[in-house]
Amino acid sequence: MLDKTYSPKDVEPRHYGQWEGEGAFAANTASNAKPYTIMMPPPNVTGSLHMGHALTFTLQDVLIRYHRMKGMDALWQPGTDHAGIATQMVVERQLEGEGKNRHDLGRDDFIKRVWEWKAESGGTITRQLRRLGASPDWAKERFTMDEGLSAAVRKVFVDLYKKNLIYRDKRLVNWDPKLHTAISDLEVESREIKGNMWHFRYPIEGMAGRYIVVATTRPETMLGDTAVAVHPDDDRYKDIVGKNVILPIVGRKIPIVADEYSDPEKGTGAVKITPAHDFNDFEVGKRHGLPMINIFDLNAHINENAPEEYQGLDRFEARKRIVAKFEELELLDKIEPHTLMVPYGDRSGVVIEPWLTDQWFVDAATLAKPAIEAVESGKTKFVPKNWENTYFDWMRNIQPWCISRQIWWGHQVPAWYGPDGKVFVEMTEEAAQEAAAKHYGMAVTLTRDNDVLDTWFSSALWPFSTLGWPNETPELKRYYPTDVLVTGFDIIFFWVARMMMMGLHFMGDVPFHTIYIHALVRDEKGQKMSKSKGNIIDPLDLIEKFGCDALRFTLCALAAQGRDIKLAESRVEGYRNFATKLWNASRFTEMNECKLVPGFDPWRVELTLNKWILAKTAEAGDKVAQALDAYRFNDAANAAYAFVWNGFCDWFLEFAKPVFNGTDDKAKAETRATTAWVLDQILHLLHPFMPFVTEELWEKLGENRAGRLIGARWPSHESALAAPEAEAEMDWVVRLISSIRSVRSEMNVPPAAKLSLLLKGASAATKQRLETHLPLILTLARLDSAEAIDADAPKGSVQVVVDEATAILPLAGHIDVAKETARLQKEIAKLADDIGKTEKKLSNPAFVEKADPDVVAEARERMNELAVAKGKLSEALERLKEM
RNA sequence: GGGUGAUUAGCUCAGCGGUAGAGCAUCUCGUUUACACCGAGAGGGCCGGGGGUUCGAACCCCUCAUCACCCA
Repeated sequence: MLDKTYSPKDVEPRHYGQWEGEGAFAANTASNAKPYTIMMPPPNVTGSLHMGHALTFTLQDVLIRYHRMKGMDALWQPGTDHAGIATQMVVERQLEGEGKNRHDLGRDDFIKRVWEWKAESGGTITRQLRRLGASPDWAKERFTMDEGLSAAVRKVFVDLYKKNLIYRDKRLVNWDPKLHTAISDLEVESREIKGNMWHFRYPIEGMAGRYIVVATTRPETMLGDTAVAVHPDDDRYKDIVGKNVILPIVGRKIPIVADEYSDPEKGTGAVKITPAHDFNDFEVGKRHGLPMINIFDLNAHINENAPEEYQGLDRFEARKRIVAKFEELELLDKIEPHTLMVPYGDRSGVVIEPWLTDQWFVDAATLAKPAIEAVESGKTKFVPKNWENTYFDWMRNIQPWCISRQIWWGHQVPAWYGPDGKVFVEMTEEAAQEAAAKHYGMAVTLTRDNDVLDTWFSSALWPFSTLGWPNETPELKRYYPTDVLVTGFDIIFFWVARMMMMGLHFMGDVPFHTIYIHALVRDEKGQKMSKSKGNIIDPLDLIEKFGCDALRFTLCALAAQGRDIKLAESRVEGYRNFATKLWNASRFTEMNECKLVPGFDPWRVELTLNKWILAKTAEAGDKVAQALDAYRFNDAANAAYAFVWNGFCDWFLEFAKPVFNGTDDKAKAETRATTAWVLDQILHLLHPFMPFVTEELWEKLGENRAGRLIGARWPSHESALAAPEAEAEMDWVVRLISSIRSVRSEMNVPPAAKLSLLLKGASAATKQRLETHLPLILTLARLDSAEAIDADAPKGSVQVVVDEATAILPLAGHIDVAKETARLQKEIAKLADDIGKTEKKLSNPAFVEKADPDVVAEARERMNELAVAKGKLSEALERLKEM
């Protein structure tokens, strides 16, 4: 016997342990089944489960469980990434606690410390994934710093280098002055800051008293100015283009150049050009062959290229001094408040400095071409489709990808330098030595490049490196390309685009056919969850409180395409109630001895009631499957919810009660068997969403089952169980009962009062239905009798129209004439309104002529039905007046 | 400044050419032995404004407004 209440806390860990122990999550490379593969976006090894994870991994798990149940060889490939900067920061903080820094340890010992940290604390996120019920093939778990994946990284680097798709260059990069490393454009976050626009007067050489006014948001960079630019068509400055200005403070002579970058509408129309410290100025500088003067060191302090009195100053201190100096020199024209976007490092939180350094770059533009084509041609599809635009926009304007980082934790660049600086890029040091020996004609000492690669460089290889590439493993052959990538839009650039590029280049095929982009989870007010706002909802708290199934079901039910998810705890509570409902319904079937009958054949069922619920079950299964096939998780969850709660519990089980309590043993047996079978189907349908409660019920309700629900087959009956006649019949019963209940409630008839029903004007078929389902109708409508009559309604009765018939409830004594009159008048008015609308439509010749004939016929039919109903209600009203 | 999306019941959202829907919340009733984490019933909407296309628009097109996000 099932316990009175369902307790997720006891059940969930037990089933998870059993599934994992039995290998229920494992793919089977040797099987004949069609493979179905999802690459899990590897969470950071430093990470812990947040709501975004909970959503993405729930959706992936639903897909994997569903396809596994469909008999496919499902591989959900798990793993974590080494999160270069984040992880290094964690370990450095640890060292800081010991009063040390990484330089005290040295590179090798520091790396050792990171591995130690990983062994101890790196498993948090994967443990939490288990708590969420995720079912990836844990035996295949990978880490981006694993030996195999590292070899893949080296091979990719070497291959791309040798094809000139990776190169070393001196360019402006986003420099993080706190972390002392370059970071990629994507790791820079623009924040709107209220600052100033400073207008400086630069004196023009040889034109005493004449100045050109330039506006800047960053006064300190003037120390590195190498030109002033004006628009070529700007008449104000035509006469001075080609002349020089004398850069104040510095005293350098710099030219006034004409360049379209300068916007005549903005500010004074003249801009200072600092090619070494601004991306736009860098381009201008290149066009005009300007010198690039770097004025910052790696801390963004002023360096030796600036006048001595400013050297060593922090950039913000330098700004103050420079502005003060301009004022002193009477060259400060004005200061205007100005709102601007300032780049911040997303890890360090400090202002990022465009800085000129030597870095490694990937020629992303070349690699992007096939990746763009693959989406254009539909080889890879985005769901929802509109994300393709985001992808195209970025890919078509893609910049060289800076992949080197000046940190220690990560894949060290496989490049070695000879004594003269000549670079040798090879898989191993030995190979580099060999190449160097060949080049120099003798053995030389090589120095390895200190930089490591961007973490995303290794994650870009994830779809094939995890499968064993560059080795030609059976897994690689079988599971690549994968089926679907499930991820948030925030990493389309970081990760999706780069996997597309690398996959196409190294595997010659797209890494996945479908990219499902889901929404962001926000709080109930629609705000992004963040630590600083303190509005974070911890998924583990919700699991603790309501059970994992409830959280999973909530996330699915809210995961509508193209819309963010606003999560309120009350929703989770509601779906916890749903799990409880399922549990209680199961208890009810158990108490009524509804046992699965071996060999039960749903096609042979005789009772209308049973035919009806079987047809509804098949319909619900199809709806759920179709919705999942279209990545419409909310539709799938809602279809299952509505069927189970409204269809099965509210109606079918209520209908079954009179049968179970009745005396017809044959009907009882068939209904019990049907009930058990339908509930079993329900457990299948809900399993991808609510794996725990369904597995528990499957175990408790079945006897001697082979296997477990996780490995059971997804039901597929399609139209085989369709029973339109049974559905029409039962739908009528539902309508009749609902009408009676409604009228009872409106007339304030006490629930305990049993009434007699008279059905006037019923067709032969309806009379038959009434007789067939009499016990149900009596019980659920709380009647003590019901019969068809031909005579008029007795005085003092309430009447309600159900299809062609009028249901009459003699209520003398109970009835409030005024109230009943009002009710009928309201009904009639509503019908009259509908009739008016339909009539108008039908009397329009253009409608009858041009509209689809089916639509016209439908309107006519509706018109008749409305008119009949109105007639009956008017009659009822007349009779009421006679009283 | 460019782009994308949103605007439908008090709230959160489905619906995306042919009779306006769900969940939650609200109100009324209920000790019917599965379930009060429940049951029955009810109320509640110029589908953001304005134009247009169409026999017909919440839905398609244009425009305006407001909000959100992404990219400069």
